Amino acid sequence: MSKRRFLVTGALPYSNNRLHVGHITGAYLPADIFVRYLRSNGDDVRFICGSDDNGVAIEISAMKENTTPAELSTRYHNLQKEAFKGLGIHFDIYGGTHQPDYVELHNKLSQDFFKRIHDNGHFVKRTTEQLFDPKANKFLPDRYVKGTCYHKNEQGTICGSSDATGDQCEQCGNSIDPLLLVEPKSVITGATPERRKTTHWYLQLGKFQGMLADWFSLSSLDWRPIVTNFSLGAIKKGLPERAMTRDLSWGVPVPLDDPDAAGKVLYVWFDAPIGYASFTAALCQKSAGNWEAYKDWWQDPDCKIIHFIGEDNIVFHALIWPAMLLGTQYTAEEIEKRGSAYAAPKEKGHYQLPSNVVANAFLNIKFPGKEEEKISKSRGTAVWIDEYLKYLDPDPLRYYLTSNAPENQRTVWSFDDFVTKNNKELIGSIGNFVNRWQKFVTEDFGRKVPSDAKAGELERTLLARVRAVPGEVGEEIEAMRFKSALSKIRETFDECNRYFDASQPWITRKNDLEQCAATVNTCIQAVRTLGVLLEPFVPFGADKIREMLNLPREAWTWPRATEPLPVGHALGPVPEVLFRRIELKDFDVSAS
RNA sequence: GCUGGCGUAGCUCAGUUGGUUAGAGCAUGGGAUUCAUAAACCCAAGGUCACUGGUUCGACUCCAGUCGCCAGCACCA
Repeated sequence: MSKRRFLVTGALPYSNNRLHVGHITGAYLPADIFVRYLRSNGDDVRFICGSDDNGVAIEISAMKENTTPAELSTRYHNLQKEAFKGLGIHFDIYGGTHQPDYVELHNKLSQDFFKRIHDNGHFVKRTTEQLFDPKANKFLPDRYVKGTCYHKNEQGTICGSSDATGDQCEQCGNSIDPLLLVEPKSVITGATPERRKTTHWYLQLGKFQGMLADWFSLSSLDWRPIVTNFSLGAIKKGLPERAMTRDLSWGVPVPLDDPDAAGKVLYVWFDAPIGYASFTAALCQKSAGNWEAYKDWWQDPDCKIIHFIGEDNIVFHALIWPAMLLGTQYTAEEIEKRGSAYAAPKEKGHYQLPSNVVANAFLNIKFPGKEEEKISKSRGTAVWIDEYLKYLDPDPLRYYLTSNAPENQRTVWSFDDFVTKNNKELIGSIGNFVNRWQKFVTEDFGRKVPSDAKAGELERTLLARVRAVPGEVGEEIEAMRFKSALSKIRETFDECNRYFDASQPWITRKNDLEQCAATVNTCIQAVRTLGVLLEPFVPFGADKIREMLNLPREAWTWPRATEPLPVGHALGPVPEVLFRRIELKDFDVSAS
């Protein structure tokens, strides 16, 4: 089989906060599992991520912390990078849209994108009135205005809630036009905003919807329903135009000669996904001295591009980003002429659309004695990765977040459940099976793979079963069903434990050492296979298994997982425990 | 309000084109065992698959409606 090529991306984390378990289970862990599997399988893959450093929210966060956007974003960029590293999530490159080493290339690519889409006639320039904070010298996006709600209820009385923000009134539930708010105030400075005219460039998304719908019908059959339902629903409603520029100083400058473009930057969601490409370019520059080689990944019909994201990013990755990519290829007239027929570019020179956009739903959280609630940074209802890693190992978290992943619908993090899954499944089933025959192989067989001369029906049945699992698990992973993949592995460990109990080596060791040898041999063969399969999910524990089996890394691959270990092969030393027990009190649960 | 999603054992979740007695783990009760991080193994109990109606030889699975919960509703990311 020739090597397949994949470019896998993890959603760019916004660099104004630390990472919590919701981020990890939403995008990065499934992406890492997928990438580790592909690597193990021998495929050619690049794993791209980095921080999203632009946008108004970072500018305002910096203002509140009395620092600069550059300092703030770099600080969080580094914290996030450390958190990923601690969890064993290894990107080929971790860039940043405004980090010193990446910003130049990122700005260039983003501006090229914008110009091409502009020259292809997909923007409409439009002037509107927006609220402006004269003290902060800033236009105010929705959330940064508060005021009194102007909505009338059925009885004709005014809602009058003084807590309405520029996008929604919590009290009456209606959405708000910030220009109509009574007594508006800037959230940043408290100043009374004034109306000012401003000009922006609006991407005509509606023009792309036929082509996007066609693309969906061709490509999205095996995508997750939360992605396709959302996207097709939005297309059906009609895609509205969206401004792709902002009145800000922090970001990618708008690359037009137009005086109206002066002092404006690209909308953060315009340049963020381009970060995937610009970081790929940075990687190519680093590894081969040729940044333009990023096209070998992005414009190659044989390379599959796969985006892993949280559900809040679906609209950007499944609709706007593909529209942008199409906008670089076709002029507005060409799209008019082609109608809705989508065809992937067959040769290099044009961007390929993503092969899959893999989204997870949200992870809610339940603290002991409290109701289930959303993970919230501001309320402190989160489990932060850097905090977690101070006390506990990465594998239990990876295990729990995968086995309880919100693949199709929202799920709940519970501390009890985390502890139980670790102690009963990860340790009780998996760790236990790797551990429970160590005494025999050490005391009776000198830590060498013993003879399987007396292997019988039980042994053959078990190994046949075990050796079928890599194919099954691989299929599940390729279908993005990580939860199911992991549970297949765990079920196989359960079968191994049943086999061990049925074989009773602790008895045969006293009266039939040959039989005992066959049992231990079978256990070793099973662990040799299953250990490889564990690697994408719990890489730290899997590596301990590999060392215990005394196997080099090149033998630790998916295709070689079913290779038997020869009789007489010397094992490594007895491993320290693979996974440690966890008690609920190990957790500092007083998060709020 | 509009749009979409969800509602399966005490708990957390599966259920892949509608088809024989609806699954797993945990928790519970009983048994058996000792190699193992008091782990593993066997058995039992536990669900009118939110409710109502429809389509069908047959529906948890398709359709309609009702109730409940959640999300999005655009220049926030």
